Amino acid sequence: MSRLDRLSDLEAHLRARGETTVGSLAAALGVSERTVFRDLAALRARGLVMDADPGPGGGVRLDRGLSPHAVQFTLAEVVSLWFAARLSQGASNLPWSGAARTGLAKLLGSLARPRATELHALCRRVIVGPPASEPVRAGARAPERELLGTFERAFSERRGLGFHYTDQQGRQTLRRVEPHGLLVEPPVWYVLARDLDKGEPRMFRMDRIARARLLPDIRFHPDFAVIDVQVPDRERWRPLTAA
Amino acid sequence: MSRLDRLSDLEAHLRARGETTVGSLAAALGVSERTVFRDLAALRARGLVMDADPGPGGGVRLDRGLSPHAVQFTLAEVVSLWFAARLSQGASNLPWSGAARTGLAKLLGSLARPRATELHALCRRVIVGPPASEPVRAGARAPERELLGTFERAFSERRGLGFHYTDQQGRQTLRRVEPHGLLVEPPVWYVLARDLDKGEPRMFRMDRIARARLLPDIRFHPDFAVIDVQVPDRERWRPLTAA
DNA sequence: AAATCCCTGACAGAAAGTGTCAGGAATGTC
DNA sequence: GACATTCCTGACACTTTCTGTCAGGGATTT
Repeated sequence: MSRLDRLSDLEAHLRARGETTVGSLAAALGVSERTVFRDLAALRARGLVMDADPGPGGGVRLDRGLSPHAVQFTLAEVVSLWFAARLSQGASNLPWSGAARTGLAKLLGSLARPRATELHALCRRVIVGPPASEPVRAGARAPERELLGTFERAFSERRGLGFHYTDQQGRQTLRRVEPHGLLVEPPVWYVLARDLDKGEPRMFRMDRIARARLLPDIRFHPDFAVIDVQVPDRERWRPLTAA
Repeated sequence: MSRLDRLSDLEAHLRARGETTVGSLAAALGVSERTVFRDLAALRARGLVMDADPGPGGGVRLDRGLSPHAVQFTLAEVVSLWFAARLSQGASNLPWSGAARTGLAKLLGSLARPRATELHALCRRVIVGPPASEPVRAGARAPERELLGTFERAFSERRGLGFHYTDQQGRQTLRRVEPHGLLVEPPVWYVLARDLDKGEPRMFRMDRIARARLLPDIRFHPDFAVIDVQVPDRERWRPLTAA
């Protein structure tokens, strides 16, 4: 019997019986008491809550009801957590980064299938780069939540976007784009997109975008390839290609 | 990462993504493909049903709905997520920060009551400051996970700590401290603690600490006050006081 | 005081896990 | 048909982890 099986067996024993001593558990599982203690520690590390009373009449008891009620997260919540972990992982090497990864994986797994794939696609479209340089950073504002929600919808529904853009020279133009991803160089945000009128991939700074709205008549290919880079090279960024 | 953790991580990955190749899973988990196959076999043995298609475009896919599923986070996972959100919130203004807060609240809510308070206490002991200055940053390493685990235990069990410390002049001394909190100035970590022999509060850089272990005979007052600052002023840091 | 029970540390031998290499079978592409 | 891709298994040396034993501490009840 492998350790893995024994652990679930131990958990089953704890759930079944109200309270037992480590000695009886050891006998039931066919291992030494020391090993049972180690296994109990492993179960505790995995989140099981249990009380343990010393002395005669004491024993180990699983705290039922404190066990996992499923948590339902909204899409935005998962995105934000995912994003925070990703960002902080890039910014500094965190000690708990391994746990962050597994936690995020669980977070993704907790979502229902269609939302999970949707979210996964969205996550892979957000690229976190190094912080922006000082001159760029100056005067930049964080993107409005509303604007970001529009992009979110454009991604998940695969629809085109129209907006007013003010370029570096202050010229204002009307753009129609196919949004492919977001690039974050804190605190500056860029939209990676294909300009539908010029037919070329472009980067748009989000704080220069105004009045964004979905284009009802333009839809992308249902499953085109997705960017798969960690830290982008701004010169060599390549647009998505339809599958 | 133990095999146990990796298996649940693998399961979460399978639940999150629709279909993946063994190669990408191996990369995500940091192990060889052979090991992934072994882990997949273990999950199948535990009752998970999955389809596997050979050939280009193929992959492994979990047959959902065939196994009970509850999201259960470990303490370390919640800490890391909380911490990541906190850190990234301080570093740059995130667009989804509101959602991050509510998501974290749910995360905390998913934990059992006693663990939630324990976690809350632990979280409040970690202070995230501005990044370290260049001279300090140079040569600093991130703290080992093992060392951090020792501090985690010292906090939650309220026990004293002993370690070897190398100060700025290179002198090595043996210290006995009462750890009060952690200060993070990425990527440098400090331990805020009271030196039990000198009777004064001190800051210890974590990369200069070696051979840390719990002092079995020293325990703190069961509920002493907790630091409650966001960004510390290094000059005016005050030690915890017993309640 | 004594007994019972939970819990931890240390250590050596035992067991399991892991990567590398080799190879087989099914599927899709050119 | 040749080739690439992908799932999957076996074998073997090497490494890591696990396990039992021993020792001891602390809490609780009798």
